[in-house]
Amino acid sequence: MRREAPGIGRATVYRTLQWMVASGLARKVDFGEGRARFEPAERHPRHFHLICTRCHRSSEFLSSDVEAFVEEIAAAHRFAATQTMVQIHGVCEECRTGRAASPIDGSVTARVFARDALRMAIATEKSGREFYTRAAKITADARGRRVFEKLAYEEEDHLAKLQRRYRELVKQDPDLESRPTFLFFKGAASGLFGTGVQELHDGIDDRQALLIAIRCERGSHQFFKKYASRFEESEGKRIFAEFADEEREHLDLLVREYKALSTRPAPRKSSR
Amino acid sequence: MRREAPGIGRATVYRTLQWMVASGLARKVDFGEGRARFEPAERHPRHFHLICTRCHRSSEFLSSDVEAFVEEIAAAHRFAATQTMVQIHGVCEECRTGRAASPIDGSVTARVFARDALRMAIATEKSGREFYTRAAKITADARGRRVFEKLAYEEEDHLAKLQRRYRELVKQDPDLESRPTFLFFKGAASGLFGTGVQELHDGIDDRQALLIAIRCERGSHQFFKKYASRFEESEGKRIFAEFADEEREHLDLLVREYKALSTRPAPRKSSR
DNA sequence: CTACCTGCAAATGCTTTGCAGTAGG
DNA sequence: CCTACTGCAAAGCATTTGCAGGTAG
Repeated sequence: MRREAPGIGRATVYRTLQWMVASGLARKVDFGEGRARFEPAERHPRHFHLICTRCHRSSEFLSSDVEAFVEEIAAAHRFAATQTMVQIHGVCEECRTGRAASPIDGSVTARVFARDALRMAIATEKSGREFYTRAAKITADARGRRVFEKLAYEEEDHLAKLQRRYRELVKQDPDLESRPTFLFFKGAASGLFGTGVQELHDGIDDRQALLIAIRCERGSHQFFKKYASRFEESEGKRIFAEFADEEREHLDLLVREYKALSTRPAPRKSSR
Repeated sequence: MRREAPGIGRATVYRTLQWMVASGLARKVDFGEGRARFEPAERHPRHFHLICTRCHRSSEFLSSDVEAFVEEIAAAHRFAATQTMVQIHGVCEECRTGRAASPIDGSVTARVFARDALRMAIATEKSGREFYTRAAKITADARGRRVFEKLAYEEEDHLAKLQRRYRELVKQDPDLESRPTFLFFKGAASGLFGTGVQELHDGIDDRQALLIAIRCERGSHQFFKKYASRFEESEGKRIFAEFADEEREHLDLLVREYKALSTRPAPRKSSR
């Protein structure tokens, strides 16, 4: 402000910042320097910081894994958490190597977010495909097999779509793929269908496979829905929301199928 | 200070605190209230806080999972991290329910820490036992089988010792088991031998099983050694250090065995 | 004309510093 | 007598508040 409008007084700046925080436009962050910093509150409500002690700039990241841990920890201490902050203090690459990283503005952040949302969706889709392919193989009942095959095909189809979308996104920004991860989701990716795939190992019956599939799809749907709800309107948010819807459709199909299986006179262990 | 020695001035207090931080006796923590707080720097160098916004008290916890994530994130951003802080702000159980939790002093913290170190060791020991039992079953070569059986037996033996030690610890403090977790290690517990157990599923040969065992024991040894190094002298630290040593012995045995296997004329796929 | 907003200056609260006095070896 | 430490008071710093003026509808 001092540079662009020297007439503006401190008090006005502080008052405006207070108002911006109160109205949700900005967020106050404290890096322990004895003064406050403010950042735009757009996008993700919970995010974490990497803070360079040399150049005093900070970059953000988001991690469903860390969030999950924080929830676990709060639950273990019977603590009603309202806000979580994670700060990693250190020296950034630029300050260490001297060479300037590619600049980051709002549009880049939006694209990086979309990229990571797509990566997350693709990873889930892949393990979903593996799950259904495997399930189709070990299913004895013909109707159940057809359902799993259909779902495996759909996952394959969605996967191709997502990958196309990913490629188009990368085309817009050649540096996109080399930019650091913004959204970490390792645990989520392996946790949704990953555990399901493992459970398929031991020869189980169709009904159990269906139940595992339902659990996986429900988990996946809820995860993406929850994540989608946390963001402001953006490409990334849309990716999450669309993906949540697709999982929802699969879930409905599976539930219908499970009901059908329950009413049908079950063919007892037809070919195990 | 005002209560216990009213003559002491602010400046002396601040100067002493500065000196304590500089000499490593205390640690400065900032909960974003516009002033600093100080805590004893004993025990763990990296720990995280649960901060009650109602009563302004804070409790600590430690999580190898969060630490691992932080390392991953820092690596992805090519960021040289020096310090990490995790703060969960919210309302503690006591403030929500009104009922006082059992009081916490230094000796309690030490016991809770020892309890969690033992839990961690026990969990690792259990999955180690599972690993070696399974490995012994699927090993074709007689000598290799004996090695795995011996190790399975040793894990069983250590496990019994650890459990005895755990029971003795609990005897000292009846509330001990109900106290909230201080040391979170979910990922570590399933990550060390857990992945090894999974890899044993698909029929593999003895040499591979041995290599997996070596990888697991080395990971486990390094993990406990690293953790042990982070703490001040305490029961918990001793548990970590002793456990690291045991894993080290197993590791040496496995490596010797692997070398022996490599020099012997390997019996080609004896009974697969 | 009436809200509301603005800048100035002063105040607040935590923390640090300058300086003179003091205790201990 | 010298060194190191202490308390007091004052200064610094980020932030907030009181107040008098100004501006837009």
